Amino acid sequence: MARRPGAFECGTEAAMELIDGKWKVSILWALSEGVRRFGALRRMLPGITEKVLASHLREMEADGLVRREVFDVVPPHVEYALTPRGLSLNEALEPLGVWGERHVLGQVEDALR
Amino acid sequence: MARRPGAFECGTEAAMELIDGKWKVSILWALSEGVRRFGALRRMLPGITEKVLASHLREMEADGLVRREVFDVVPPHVEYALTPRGLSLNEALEPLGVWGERHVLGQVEDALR
DNA sequence: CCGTATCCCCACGGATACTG
DNA sequence: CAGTATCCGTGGGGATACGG
Repeated sequence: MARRPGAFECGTEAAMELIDGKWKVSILWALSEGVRRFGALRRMLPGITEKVLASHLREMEADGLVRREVFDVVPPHVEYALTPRGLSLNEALEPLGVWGERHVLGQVEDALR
Repeated sequence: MARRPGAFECGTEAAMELIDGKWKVSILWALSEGVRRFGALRRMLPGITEKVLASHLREMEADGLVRREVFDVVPPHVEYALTPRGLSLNEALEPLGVWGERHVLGQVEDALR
């Protein structure tokens, strides 16, 4: 989706642009568990391609959500971690997650009223 | 965006599928102010086309977020309103909106740390 | 191990015109 | 007023191969 701003110049739209990318929320979740290396992330996200993982990480880094740390050794060693900003975004997403569990994953009786 | 489920079968991904569509959050907001007619929505969402508004509304209806009520008169009269489910989704989105206002719209000092 | 570099597909949304 | 009906362009993401 190219989620350019819709009608309202609201915070929700603005925030959603930062998680616009098929795997970004998953990456946020994966990193919320702690620092991870590229290969570890790839393994945590079955189905993602290296190209997409790399480009998503670059964008999230540019958006200040993720910090990338390179250790200059052989073989290469790179670590990814959430910034405070990324961590707080993940927390702001939690009510949505709760809603989804309750209203989508667990079928609730008032589903279609 | 085709936001099919990512790595985690989590509520966040599930919820985000329901607001996957460029204008859906805006529609949610517009309807959170009260019942609206098709033409009124179109006017509240400058830039949206009739085709997209109609298809988004139908998807949201199928997802149980919106209720459509037809009055059989001439000229046609159709009203759209949020269901309890749509209303609660909108509420679950609020923390994200607050985060966006604080961390994106209003530039915050710890933006890139 | 950690990525680029290409090529390609197709779903989504925009534009436009038309109708009960 | 409240929508269909078409056609079309775009770009994000998948597949694959290769490189430091």
